[in-house]
This record gives sequence, structure tokens and C-alpha cells, in this order.
Amino acid sequence: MAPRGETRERILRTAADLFQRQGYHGTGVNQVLVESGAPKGSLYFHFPEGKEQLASESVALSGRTVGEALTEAVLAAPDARAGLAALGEHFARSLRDSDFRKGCPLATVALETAAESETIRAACDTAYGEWLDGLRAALRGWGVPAERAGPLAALVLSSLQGAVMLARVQRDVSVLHQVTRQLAELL
Amino acid sequence: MAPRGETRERILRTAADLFQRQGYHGTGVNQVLVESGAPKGSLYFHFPEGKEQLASESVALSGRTVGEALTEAVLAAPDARAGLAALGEHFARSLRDSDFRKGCPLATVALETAAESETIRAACDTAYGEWLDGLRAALRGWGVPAERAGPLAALVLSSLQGAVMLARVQRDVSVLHQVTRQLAELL
DNA sequence: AAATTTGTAGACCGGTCTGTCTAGTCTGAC
DNA sequence: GTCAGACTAGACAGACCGGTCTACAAATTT
Repeated sequence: MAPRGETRERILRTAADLFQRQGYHGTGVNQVLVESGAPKGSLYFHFPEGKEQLASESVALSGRTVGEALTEAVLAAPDARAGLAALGEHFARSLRDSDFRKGCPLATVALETAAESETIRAACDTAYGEWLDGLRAALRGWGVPAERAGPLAALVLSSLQGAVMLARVQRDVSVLHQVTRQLAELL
Repeated sequence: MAPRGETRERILRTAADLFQRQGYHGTGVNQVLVESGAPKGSLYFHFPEGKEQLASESVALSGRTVGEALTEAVLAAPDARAGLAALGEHFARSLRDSDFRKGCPLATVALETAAESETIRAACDTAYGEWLDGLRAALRGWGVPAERAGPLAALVLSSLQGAVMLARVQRDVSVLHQVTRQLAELL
């Protein structure tokens, strides 16, 4: 038998990856099981509330993972221009590396389930909230006055999200660079 | 029997509405048929390529409809500040009126199918392209120099898309207003 | 070593999915 | 009046859905 907790984590990581690529309704629990090599019993043992629980925990996991990567990229940047470029490049690389299959890890699931599952919606809300907090702190670090950092963080996050979506639809990352450059210019 | 072409249009309009609310995989053709009152035979007569064709045509229809509404809102605005406010208000109303079920008519389907169906992806790409054209023209009308209008249109569309998504997740339109206000301020 | 907990394993269930097929009913042309 | 084409009507098929259930194996406690 596999070591303690190892199966649970394998299921969760597989699910997070599949939900990001295919969305909530596009991903079946059977596919998660096949790709993670776990039997059905294990899934419903570790996630007794089923697919919905699997999705909320996947969202939380992806949110934390990407949030840390973004924080890292942003902290290493000396100013707003460099920071925004790093953010854009992070998502651009993710798109290219996955042949435009992986954009924002939450967006698809978020849109699909916002009106359908309060649990998943709340998990997405929390994750995005953390990203906003990180962005706000970074903006203050770059010299943005405190009272403008909130709205500006919302603008930055919104435009990044939108640009990642457009880039996937266009199968071209250039819109992502256009947007980050414009943002940097305007700040 | 219903008048010529009437059934086809009823199916298409119902499908467009459901796809917008529930996404591609979240909407079954059976549901479209029940809500439009059409039998299955009619669907596959009018849309021989099935669900995929139904979705691409729905995307094209929604894209055109919303595109026209946006163009109208934007043309009526005297300057960038008023135009952006009108755009934000358009989406905010759509969110409120539908209890946060209807945001961008394309985004959910676009993200779900971008990597799965070339046909639907292309339809989304075309629709977004038209919106970008409209925005670019509006920006020029508001005095933005031609060489900056393109990237700025991308920024405006991206941030609107992202803000609409965040607003759905947060069940609160205020991020939408924050974003349009910041955009107006920066222009 | 016996008992208990923890986790694995997959057959199975009712329901729903998209799509096909045959039969029937309109409408307009001749 | 009849025939062709356009369209409606829904039963049906096979695959797949999420979820439950029972049996069993390993680890841990007593």
C-alpha cells in the first residue's frame, strides 16, 4: 500500500491539473482516477463530498501554488515596470509550455461554477483575494500611495485575467505583453 | 407547423442563453430542446454537426448582439471617461439583472473549448476581434492617437473581461466600477 | 496475536449524455 | 390530386456520468 496521505495528494494534484485544462464539467472523476492510478473507493474515502469537494480543494491548491509563484516574481522586481513584465512572462510561459491549454488555473472553473456551487465559488473568491492582497503589497512596495493601491491591484489582476483568456482564444501571447506594457506605461 | 426558420432561431437563442449561463459542458442539448420546445429531430436537421455547431453559432450570435450594444453605448459617449463608465455599467447591469449568472456571453465557453474545438475557438476569436475593432475606433474618436489605440483597446477589453469574471466570483459589481474608474483616470 | 482503524480495490447502480433512425406532417409546385 | 422537399416528432442506442457498496489488505493499537 502507498504511504499515508500519498494517494490523496496524487488524486488532488491530478484533479487540479485536469480542472485547469478542461474545466469542471469537462473533467470526469473517472478520468482523474485513471490518470492518478487510484481506485474509486480511495477517492470517496478521501473526498467524501465527491467531485465538488475535489474541485474546491483543487482550486485552493492551485490558488496557493500560483499565488506563491506570483509573489516570488513580484518581490524580485525592483519597480512596477519590471514587476508587471515578470507577471506577464509568467503567464505567457505557462501558456506556451502547455500549448495554450493552461492559462489561469482558476478562471474556467470559477466561471463554470460561480452560480452553481457556493462552495467552489467561495474557494475561488478566497484564492483571488489572496492574489489581490499580494498585488496590493507589491504596488505599495513600488511606491504607489496606499489609497490607490487597492483599485490599482484590481485593475492589474483584472487585465491579466482578461489578457490570459484572450491569449488562449487567439492562440497568441502577444496580447498579454501588450497589456502589461500598457499598464506599466500608465502607472 | 411553425413558420419557416422560426424553430431554428428559437433553438439558437435558447442555446445562446444557456451556454452563457452554464457554459458548454454544463449545458446539455436535451435542456436546450426542453426549454425551446423543439424536438430532437429539428435540432439535428437545422444543426447537422450537433452541439459543436450549435455552440459556434451561439457564440457568433451573442458576440454580434453584445458587440452592437457596446458599440451603441460607446458611440453615445462624448469622451473616454463617459464611454468607459457606460461599458462598465452595461456589464454591471447584466450581472445584477441575472443574479450574477450572466457575465460575458463568451468567456465561459471560450475558456472551456479553446483547446478542445477549433471551430468554437475560431468563433470566439472572431467575436472578440470585432469588439476590439469597435473599441479601437471609439478610442480614436476620443482623441487617442492611432498608434496607441490598438494596445489600449486590448487593455480595456482585457480588464473588462477580467473584472466581469471577478465580479461574478465575488458576487459584487464594485470591482467592475473600480476598474473602469482607474482606466478612465489613467487615460 | 487479536482487534481496530485506515485505506485500497473495483463491481455495480440509476441516470444522463450526444447522436441516430424511422415515421409522419406540413407546404408549395405542377 | 399528387408528389417532392422541408421540417417535426420522439423512441432508441451505446457510452459515460457521479456515486454507493461490499470485500479485502495493510498498519496500528491493545
